[in-house]
Amino acid sequence: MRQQADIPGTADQRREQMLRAALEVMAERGYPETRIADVAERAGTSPALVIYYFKTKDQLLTEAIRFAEDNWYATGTSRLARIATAAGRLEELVAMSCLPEADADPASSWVHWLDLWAQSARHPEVAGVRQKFDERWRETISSLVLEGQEAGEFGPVDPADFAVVLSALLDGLAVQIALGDTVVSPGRAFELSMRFVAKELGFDWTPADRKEHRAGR
Amino acid sequence: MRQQADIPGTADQRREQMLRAALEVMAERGYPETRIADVAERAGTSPALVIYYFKTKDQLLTEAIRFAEDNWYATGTSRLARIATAAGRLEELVAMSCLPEADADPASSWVHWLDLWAQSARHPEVAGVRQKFDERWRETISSLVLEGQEAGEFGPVDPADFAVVLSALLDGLAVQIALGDTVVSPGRAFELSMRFVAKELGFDWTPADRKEHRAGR
DNA sequence: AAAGATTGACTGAATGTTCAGTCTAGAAAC
DNA sequence: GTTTCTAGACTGAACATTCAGTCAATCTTT
Repeated sequence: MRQQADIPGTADQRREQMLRAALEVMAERGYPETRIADVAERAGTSPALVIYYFKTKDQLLTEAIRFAEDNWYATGTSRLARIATAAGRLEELVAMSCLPEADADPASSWVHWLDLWAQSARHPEVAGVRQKFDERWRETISSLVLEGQEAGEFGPVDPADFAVVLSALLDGLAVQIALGDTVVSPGRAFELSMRFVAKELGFDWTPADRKEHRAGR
Repeated sequence: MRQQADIPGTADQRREQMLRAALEVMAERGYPETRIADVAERAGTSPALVIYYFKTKDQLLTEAIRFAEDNWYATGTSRLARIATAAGRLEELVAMSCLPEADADPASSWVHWLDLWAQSARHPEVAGVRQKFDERWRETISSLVLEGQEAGEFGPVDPADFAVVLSALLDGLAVQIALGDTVVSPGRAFELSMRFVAKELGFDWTPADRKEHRAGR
């Protein structure tokens, strides 16, 4: 019978399989402690094959991070696109970074941010990924604000300033959530963020019962 | 038995020297990449001696982190104590976490936070240090708010909520500053934070020229 | 259509390096 | 003269990367 990797084995599938495996291991062990052997085992192959696909360990890990960020952002924006009001989209955006998702995608785990930041401090390659990602994120926020202002939903604030502040706030809360801070639960983080957003942009918001439809994990 | 009590403290000096060396190396290479040999070299001794003082590498690094946090917090609060108004103290607190200090203390480098967080995700020992530190920090903020409210300087807000939000905001901005984000300079971070604080607590604040008195040295 | 040639995917067994921690013994302090 | 402090040499394990091929397909040539 077919052993582990029965998949046709086309190169792209293999790569992705390895990237996912790498993300899983990274979430567990942290970026610098991730061993090629772990990734190989998780992907059901040998260390040699991992190196065969990604010339070096660093390349594997950097690519994995980029892969994760792109995925997260892509599913995020596609979800936003389905929401009618700017306020609703903003709420979804806040939820995305505060409330745990049910989909088990390891790529969306908060601890990845912590590793991403720590690695960015030393590795220019990773730093580039992060910078681009942050710019994209702030850009998303500020254009959302702009849309809301044009639609008359939001009051006048500087969209760029608001984007910097909100993204920083969400990052800071994400740290607490990622580390399981006893005081800052996801729900509380979400509510505090939304209170801030509503106050700053001048629209009404009351804690709805959105908690339930995203439990899990 | 070892008593460092009757020794003038050469042992303690050695320890501290090593802790400082460890912090320097950690800032450069990151927590998990810090080698005992590096620390020894930086401290002008041998790897064996480092192990002699700190049984293991982990112990050395954990202790170094605690040392840094305690120092940072101590010098911070002592500086706060010299300021008369609650608003002024709050401003100093914000400055502490946004504006670069001239004192060359490597312990106060922002990248340490990034490492601290990343390590906390995996190592309970480090997580404990961080949790305690964060609680202390939020406690500092919320009691500062309370003082200001009692003095009539601040409007009514929930001090605990405010502390969570402000500390998260400052953390998030610290990430950008630590990583040298092109969009979020220390000055801008400070100004945005203070605008948030003033608006939230209801007092007037205009960007003074505080930049200058924390330059050289 | 069979025999060979070519290539991409893959592997197990080295190889070589890097390090945390140990050992031994000498120097200094008391 | 015993205890504390210090360093140089060493050990053993962990680990990234290399190497020398195997295997199974597609493509060529006849």
